[in-house]
This record gives sequence, C-alpha cells and structure tokens, in this order.
Amino acid sequence: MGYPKGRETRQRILDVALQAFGDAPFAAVTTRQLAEIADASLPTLRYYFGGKEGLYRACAEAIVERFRAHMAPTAARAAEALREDPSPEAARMQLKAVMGTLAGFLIGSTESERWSHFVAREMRDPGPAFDILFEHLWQPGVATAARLIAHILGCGENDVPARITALLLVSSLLAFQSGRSVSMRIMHWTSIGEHELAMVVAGLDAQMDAIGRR
Amino acid sequence: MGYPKGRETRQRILDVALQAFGDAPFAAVTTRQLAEIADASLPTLRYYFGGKEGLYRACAEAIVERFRAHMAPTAARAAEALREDPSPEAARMQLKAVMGTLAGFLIGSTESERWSHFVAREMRDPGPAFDILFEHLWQPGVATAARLIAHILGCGENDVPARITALLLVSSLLAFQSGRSVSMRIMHWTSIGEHELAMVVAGLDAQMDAIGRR
DNA sequence: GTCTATAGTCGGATAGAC
DNA sequence: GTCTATCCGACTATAGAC
Repeated sequence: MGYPKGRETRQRILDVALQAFGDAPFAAVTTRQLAEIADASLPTLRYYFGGKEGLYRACAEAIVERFRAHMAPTAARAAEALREDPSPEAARMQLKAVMGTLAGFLIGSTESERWSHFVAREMRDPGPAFDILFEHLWQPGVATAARLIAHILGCGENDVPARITALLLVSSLLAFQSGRSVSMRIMHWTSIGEHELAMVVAGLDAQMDAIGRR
Repeated sequence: MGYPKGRETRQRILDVALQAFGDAPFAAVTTRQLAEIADASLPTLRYYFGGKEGLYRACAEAIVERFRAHMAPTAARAAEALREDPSPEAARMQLKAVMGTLAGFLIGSTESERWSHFVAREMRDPGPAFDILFEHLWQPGVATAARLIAHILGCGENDVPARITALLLVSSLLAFQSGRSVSMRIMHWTSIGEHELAMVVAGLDAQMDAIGRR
C-alpha cells in the first residue's frame, strides 16, 4: 500500500542525494538544492529521511548494498577456491580476481565513481555514516584481502603484515580513483576510464606478484 | 615597522586556521570560530587575509613552505647521488630515503598530521587551494619519485609505469595517514606514531624492493 | 503523502569608531 | 591595527493546510 508514488519520490530524493553527497562534503550540500533537483519539497525530504543526517546515512546504506551485491560472487568464489586449493599461488590468483572486481566496482559507472568519493571522504573525516561504511565495507573488504594475503605469506590472517598489505592495496586503488583530480593531472589523462584503470590495475598486479617474494 | 603586534596577530589566526582546516572541510569551518579561538575579531581576519578563501589559501601556502623545507635536503641529495651513480640499485636506495623523509613529514607531529588531512582533502574535493598544492607539492613530489623509479626500471621518467608507480607509492602513504580512522580500526591501533609508521614504511619498502623485479 | 509559509539560527561581510 | 555593532542572505526545521 502506498508504494507507487511514495517509493518513487523517496527513491528520486535518494538518487539526487547520492550524487550530491558524492560530489561534495556533508556541510557543503544543502537540503534545499536536493529538494529542488529531486522536484520535491523540504518537508517531504524530512518525511522520508528524518533530516539531513538521516538522508546521508541512507546514502551510505545504499552504497553498502551495491558494494555487497557487486563483490559477493567474487568473494564467495575466492573462499571456495581457497578451501579446495590452499596453495600460495592459488591465493595470489584469487587476490588478483578480488582486486580486479573491486576496481570494476570503483570505476564501473559515473555513479560508482561518486560512491568512491563518498567512501573516501567519510574515511578521512568520519561523520554520521562512518560506522555503517566501516562495518559493512572496509571491515569485510580488507578481511577478504588479508585472508588471501595471509595464505600467500603463510601467516595468520590477523597478522600485521597481512593486514597492512591488504589495507595498502585497497587504499591505493581508492586513492587513485577518488583523488582523480591529481591522478589525471599527473598522468596527463583527461578522464579515468577502463583503459586508464587497466594501467593502474597492472601496477597493482605487479605489487601482488611481489608479495611474499624476496 | 608595525611588525610586533600585527605579525603576531596574523600568525595566531593562521595557526588556528591551519588546525581547523586540517580537522574539517572548508564548508564546515566558520570564520567566527576561528576569530574567537585566535582571540581576534572578524574584521581583523578579513583585514589580513581578505576573507575565508584567502585564509584558506594562506594555509596551503604555509603547508607548502614546510613541505619544501622538510623535503629539500633529501631531494637534493638524491639528485646528487644519481648523478654520481646512476645505477638502478643506487636509485632504489635514494627512493627509499625520499619516501622515508616523506613519511617523517606526514607523521612528524600533530601539526603535520593535520596538514596531510588538508592535502588529502583538497586532492579529493578540489577547492581554492588545489592549484597551489598541486604545483608546489604533488607535481615536484611525484616527479622526484618518478625520476628515481625510472632509473630503476630503465625507462624515461615520463613513462607511464614510472609515474603510476610513483603516484601509487605516495598515495598509499598519504591514504594510510589521512584515513587514520579506518587504518587504526583495521590494525587495532589506538594511535599512529613512529612505531606504527615504521610498520607501514616496512610494507612500502617491500614494494620498492619489488619494483623492476619479476 | 506532499505542499506553502514561516520560524529561528547562523553564516560571511561591512561601516565606522578608536 | 583592531574593535563593536549590524546587515543580509541562506540554512535547517517545523507548523499546519490540502
């Protein structure tokens, strides 16, 4: 009951908010802009999300949802593969697959580029959405990578080297994409698309090849 | 003439601003807070910096200044060493020295931690200070690293692999420090001091050891 | 469910005295 | 050089009609 129009309005506001909060920090976004662009009114926004913070948190939840949907198959396959063949080289292959999938998520679409900004920003200046993102995105994401790296290094998945390496790997990818203004100017690129990302992934692949060898 | 009091007030405002803009994004900081904490008035702030944006830019310039002072000796030594011995292994050693010095700058003090936040934020959401930071900080910083990496790889210093590798190296370090909220929770650390940074640098050293080998 | 209208707050900028 | 006092715009939130 009440789905047709209500759900649609709510979704429209959420879409606009995801875009706005992806492009600019919390304090720089106004609910007025959002309401206007979403073709709704201020009170309507409040009705659905309780206020500015509630809307912000709803954005984080939406991002987490997409992240999970995108990563789940690859993560499951990696866990499966590891059970069948726990060798370092198998783990290395799965790690590359996981990072590749992550790269696809970060660069997949104009939308997902904005999400990476959102995530990076909340990581730097923790706000109302920090806990949501940490628990459902960073924690599981880094844990997956750390588990694979631990297999390569032959150490426990909670050991410092495994976790640091995992965090550095994920961070570099995110930093490259979310710091695109700098990346593009340094690289003399006019955009970061599949072609450019492939070069970055190649750089990361080299790093993954080097893990545990020395 | 007019140094004693004027300069001092100006400096006090600048110090407070460096701290505030280090902790929070541009839009989240108010000139009122700044004036109050600096024990000055709104018009005084305007008198010295022209306004909020001017003050923000002044912060960027102050950071650039410290960065240059901190990095200059090491960068000069690296260039010198490279001229005397252009071998890959000499370059690798210098690269480690440069990255170590950079790490020292990023973690050196509570102040410098704030500066890294400032830089990371402006890299993500380009604002009034982007050009200043890019030209005097990113450009020269990455160029120095890229030059050394090019020597290791035996390629030109403007080649894509050299620049990507340099950018990834610098970015990971910055991401780790500036995304400290996440880093600390992932690593179960309660702070990021010299001890913790040493572990991160060890991880980066491993990456630098791996450059060009495979 | 969604609106118009308004209340209450706080922001940056400014005029003008000292 | 630095202040007090004030302006005006823009923001979030709310009340209450439809």
